[in-house]
Amino acid sequence: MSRVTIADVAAAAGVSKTAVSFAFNNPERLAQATLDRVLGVANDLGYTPHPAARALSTRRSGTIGILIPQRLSTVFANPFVAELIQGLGELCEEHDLALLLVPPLDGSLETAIRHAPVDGFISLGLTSDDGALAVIESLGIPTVLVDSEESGRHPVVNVDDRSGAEAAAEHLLGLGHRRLAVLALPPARAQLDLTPTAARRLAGYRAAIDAAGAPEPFAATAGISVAAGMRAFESLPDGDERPTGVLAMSDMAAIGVLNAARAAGVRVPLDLSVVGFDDIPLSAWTNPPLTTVRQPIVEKGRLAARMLIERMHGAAVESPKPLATSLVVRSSTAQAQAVELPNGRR
Amino acid sequence: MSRVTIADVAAAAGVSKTAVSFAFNNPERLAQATLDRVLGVANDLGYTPHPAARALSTRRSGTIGILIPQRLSTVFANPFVAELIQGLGELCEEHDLALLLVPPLDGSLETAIRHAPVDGFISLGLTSDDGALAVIESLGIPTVLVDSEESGRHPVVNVDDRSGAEAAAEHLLGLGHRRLAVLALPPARAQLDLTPTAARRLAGYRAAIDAAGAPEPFAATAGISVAAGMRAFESLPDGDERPTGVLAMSDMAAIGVLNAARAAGVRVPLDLSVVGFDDIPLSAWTNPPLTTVRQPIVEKGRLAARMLIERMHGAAVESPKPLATSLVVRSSTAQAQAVELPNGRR
DNA sequence: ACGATCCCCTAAACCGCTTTACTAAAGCGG
DNA sequence: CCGCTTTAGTAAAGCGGTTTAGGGGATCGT
Repeated sequence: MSRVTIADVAAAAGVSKTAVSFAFNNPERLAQATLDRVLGVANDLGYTPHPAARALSTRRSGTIGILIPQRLSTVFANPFVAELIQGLGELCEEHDLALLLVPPLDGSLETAIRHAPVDGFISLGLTSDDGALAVIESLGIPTVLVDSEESGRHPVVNVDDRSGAEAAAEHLLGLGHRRLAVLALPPARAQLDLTPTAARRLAGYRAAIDAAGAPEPFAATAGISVAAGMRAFESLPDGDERPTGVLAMSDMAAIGVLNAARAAGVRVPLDLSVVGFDDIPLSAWTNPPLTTVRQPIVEKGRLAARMLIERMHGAAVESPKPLATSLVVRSSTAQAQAVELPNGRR
Repeated sequence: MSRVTIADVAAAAGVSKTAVSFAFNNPERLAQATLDRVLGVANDLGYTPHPAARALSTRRSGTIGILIPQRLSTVFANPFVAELIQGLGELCEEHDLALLLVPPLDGSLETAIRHAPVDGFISLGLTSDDGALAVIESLGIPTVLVDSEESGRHPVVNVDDRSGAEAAAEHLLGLGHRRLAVLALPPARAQLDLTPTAARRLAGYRAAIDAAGAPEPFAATAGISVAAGMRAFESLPDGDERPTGVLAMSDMAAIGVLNAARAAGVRVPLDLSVVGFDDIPLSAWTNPPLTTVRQPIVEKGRLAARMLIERMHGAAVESPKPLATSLVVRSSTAQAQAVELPNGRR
C-alpha cells in the first residue's frame, strides 16, 4: 500500500527514471511515442511525485507561509486575518502556491520558522527588532512584512494607520466630545511593546487630541474580541467621569462596547459615541451600524502576496507607500450631549 | 549565503553527520561532552534541518492540510472557516503541527491534493463520491471529513443539521408564518449537487413545513455573503406574495436579508422574520440581533483535529454521532401579522 | 593476560526526485 | 561509405537529512 514512486513507473514503462522525470518536466526531450507511453503508465499507476522529494531536489516547495505571531485561536477570532487571507489567496491561486499557517511552535515563532517548508514568508505585525526576523534573515527566505515598521531588509506593506486614527479622533472632537477613551491593541507577543500598528494609531489619536487641546484620554486595552471590548467598557470610569466617546483600535472591540453599553443602559450614540477601526464587513450591520476607519485589507493582502512572489522570482521590490485609510461615518457616533465642563486639560 | 547543512556542522564539530543527527534525535547515544560540543557548534552556525530533507527521510512533514473546495477568497468570506480553524489550531499547536490551506490548484482539487506535503487531511463539505476522496484514498493519507456524508472509508464529523433546520422552521411556523422562503447554500464545487450540509438542512426545513401542512416555500440560493443575501431578498416575490419568514442556511445571508429589507422599508421582525444558521459570533450584534441555529463550530474543529491526529498515530477512530445544534431565539423573528390567506397550499 | 562487553562513534545505504554529463543509434551531406 | 551532427535515452551524482550495521578502544571478569 506504499506510494507509487518514479522507479515503479520507470520499470512498468520499461524506461529509466530519468525518462519518467523528463516526461513530466522536459517532455520535449522524449520521442512522442515514449512520452505517451510513460504518461499513460504513470496515469494508470496513479503516480504523483513525492512533494518532499521534489522540494528537496528543486529547492522549492510551492508554498508560502503566513507568520502568525499569536495562537491561531486568538488570531482567527479577528475577521481581519480572514480578510487578509482572501487577498493573499487570490494571488496564491493564480500562481499555484499553497498557503501555510505558521503559528509559534512550542511557544517559539523562531522554531516554527525554522521548520516551515516554505519559499517565502508574509509576516504580520512584527516589530523590526523581533528575533523572528533575524532567523528569517539567516535562512535567507524572501519575506514581506505586513503591518510592521519600515525595515531596510524587507519590503513592508502598511496602511496609513496614523491618518486614519487622526481622522477618527477629529471626528469625535468635532462632534464636541472632550472626555475620550482609547482602546488600544495588546502587544502581539507577550512581554513586547505595542505592535507597530497600535503605536501608529495611538500616535494619530494623540495628535488630534493634543491639537484640539482636549484632556488626556482614558486608556484601556481591548484586544480584538467582542468580549474584550465588553470588558473594556466595564473598566471605563463611571458617572460624570465617563468618557462620551470611545476610540477603539478594532471593530470587534468597538462592537463589544456597543453591546456592553446597551446592556448597561447607555445609549449609543446618544450617551456614548463609538468609533472602530478596520471596517470589517460586518461593521455595517451592527446595531447601530458602526462608524469606523476603513483600511483596504483584501487589497493589502493582494499587494503583499504580489510583492512576495516577485521577490521569490528574484526581483528587487520597493516598499510601496502606505495604503490610504478613510473614515466611514455611520450611526454609532453623534453630537456630544450639551453638559460639558468649560475647562481644558483636567 | 547558502543554507547551513548537517555536513557543515559535522565538519565544524569534527564529527560525522550521524553524530550531528544523533545530537538532535538520539542524544543519549552520544557522550555528554560530544553532545554539548555538537549542539554548541550547531547553534553557533544557526543550523536547522532542512524541512524537505527531513520530511523525505522520516516520511512525515509535520503538517496537516485543510482541503478547501472553493477559492480562498470565497471561503474565507465566511466566518465559519475562521472559526473552524480556531478549533483545528488549538490541537495543531498542542501537537506542533502546521496547517496548510489546500485550495484547488489549476482549478483541480485533485491536483492540489497530490502536491500537498501533508501527513493528514481535513476535508470540508465534500460529497462521498467526490473524486478528491478517491485520490486521497490512493495516496493513503489519513483523512477526517467535516460536514460530509457518512462514509465507510473515513471518519466523519457532522452536526445535526437536520434537527437544527427543523427547529428553525418549526419556530417560524409556530409564530404563525405560512409563506416561507428558503435560502439554500450553493453547491461547493461547480456542476455538483448540493453540499451534504445544505441537503440535510433542506430536508429539515421541508420536514417541518410538510408536517405543519404549510405551502411549498419559495426557494432561492444565497451563498455565504451579505451581498448574496441582499440579492436573495430582492429576488423574493413581492406584494401579497412576499414570504413573511425567511429560513437562511447561513448567518451571512440572513444578515444580507436584514439589511436589504431595511433598505426596502420592510421592517424586521414586524413585516418579515428571519432565521439564520451557524450562529457566528457577530449574529448577536446585528440590527436586530439574529435568531439563528447554533452549531458548535470551534468544537467541531477541535474534534476533527483530535480524530485526525489519532488516525495519524495509527489508531482506528469511529465517527462520533452528530454534534447537537440548537435554536437561539433573538430579535429577528416575531409573530406573523394577522392578515393571512385562509387556504393551505397555494 | 585474554576474550567478552560496553560505550561512542562512523561509513554507507536510503528516502524519491532532478539534472548533468554522456553514449548509442540514427540522420546527413558530400 | 565515412565523419559529423542530432536525437533519444541512460547512468550516476547530487539534494540534506535519518538509520542500520558495525568497528575500535576502554573496561571487566576470571
